[in-house]
Amino acid sequence: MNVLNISVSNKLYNKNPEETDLGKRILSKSIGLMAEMGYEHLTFKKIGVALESTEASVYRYFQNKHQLLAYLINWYWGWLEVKMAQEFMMLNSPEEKLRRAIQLLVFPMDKDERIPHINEGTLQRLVVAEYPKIYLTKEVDAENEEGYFLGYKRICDTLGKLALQINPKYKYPHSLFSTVISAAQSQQFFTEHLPRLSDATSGKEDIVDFLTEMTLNSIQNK
Amino acid sequence: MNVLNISVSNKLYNKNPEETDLGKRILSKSIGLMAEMGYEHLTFKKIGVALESTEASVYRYFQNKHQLLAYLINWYWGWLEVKMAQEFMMLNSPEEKLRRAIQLLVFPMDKDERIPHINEGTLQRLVVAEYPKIYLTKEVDAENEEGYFLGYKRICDTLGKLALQINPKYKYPHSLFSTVISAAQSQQFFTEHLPRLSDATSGKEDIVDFLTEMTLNSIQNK
DNA sequence: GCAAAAATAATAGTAATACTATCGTTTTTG
DNA sequence: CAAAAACGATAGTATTACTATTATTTTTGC
Repeated sequence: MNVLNISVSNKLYNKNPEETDLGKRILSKSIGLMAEMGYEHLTFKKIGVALESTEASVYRYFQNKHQLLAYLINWYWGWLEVKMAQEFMMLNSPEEKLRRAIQLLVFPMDKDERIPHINEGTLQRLVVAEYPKIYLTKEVDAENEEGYFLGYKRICDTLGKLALQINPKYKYPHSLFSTVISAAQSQQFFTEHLPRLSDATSGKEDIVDFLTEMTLNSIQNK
Repeated sequence: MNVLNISVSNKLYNKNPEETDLGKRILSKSIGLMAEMGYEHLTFKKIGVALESTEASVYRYFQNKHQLLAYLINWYWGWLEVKMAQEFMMLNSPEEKLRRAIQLLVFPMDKDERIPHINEGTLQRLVVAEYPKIYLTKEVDAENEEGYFLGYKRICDTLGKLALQINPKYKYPHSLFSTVISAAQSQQFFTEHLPRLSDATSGKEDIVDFLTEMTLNSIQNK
């Protein structure tokens, strides 16, 4: 059993992968393979082979590749929420907390030794490259009811409440943070692959600075 | 021949669909089918059947479904660029132009009678639902060189230059408008499917207001 | 108005994918 | 230690994403 467990809705798996050794190996290997070859090119067959196990065994844990991706991304948001809560304890003003939250969204995180089967850095790269694929489908409404997007929503709510502490009259806290979180991912992707869509030259610091300015200027509204 | 032709890189098709009757019918039907059933569920077989033609005929125009989507999305950005240029002629200040640009991104557009084979409203819904899928792939760098993302980049550049007219010292014009354009799409999607991720209650006006505030506050920077 | 060229329709076929099902063996657990 | 659960091995199916071939229709240049 892990010292730290990130909870993910039980609609996101067939059989809880955190409960068995094979399950954890599936998570670990899936993150690596998906980050390396991309969601489209990954198959359960390949995961099975890489684990020296079988396709059928992977299907015992996840109904399909889409559910696996949704699991991993929800795990990431859950984990980020834990990190934010930890960090916020040390900080006193909502503005400091928002600044720190944006850094956590952009900078790669340190390895947490309590969770040896998850490589957080690789998982973060995976989220940057794949996260809109979990909601941009025709099944979004059904999956929303199953809790596929709870992690994302909870982080938006948390940050939105900090914004309201700074300016209780701010009208768009949810829109702002779904935009900021989304931009945190896409600016990382653009900096690497489509640089004409960003202005980040010195890397992640620029992204953090851009997002922080945009966030605080929006909330304070002149 | 059309009165108005939107130009799209010739790397985005096998055979130019604007040049033949079947080609235009493929565009028209693809937009409808993809908007209705979603990118993942669409196949060239289904397009062929819907046209009372064949799968092989569709392959003569597009190498695969991904290229077809990239074509349609580039067509959309090209067309939006034309619309913006038209509208900007009537407007005098960069701020007015930016306000109008944001409206064009969010509100459905009127049917242009010069282009009978494209349903702009349906195409816009398609872009909202599918656009990040053209760059979130492992082939992004190769496709970038083929000009798959030129339409998007050009709009970002144009709007970025308007921002610099308002404040020549603004540091992040490209990041800001890739974020705003992306948010214009995703806020529409969230309002409909994941309402906890937005604050839009009275519909598209709220989205426009949120984006306009965010944009102008960012550019003016206190 | 006709021959050549181009475009299309019809059909077949292949490799890969996304599963589902069955069954024997190993491991866990009460 | 018996029952249950998990796992590995294997097989099989429907669909997808193409490629190839050939016959027919349409277009075009002279």
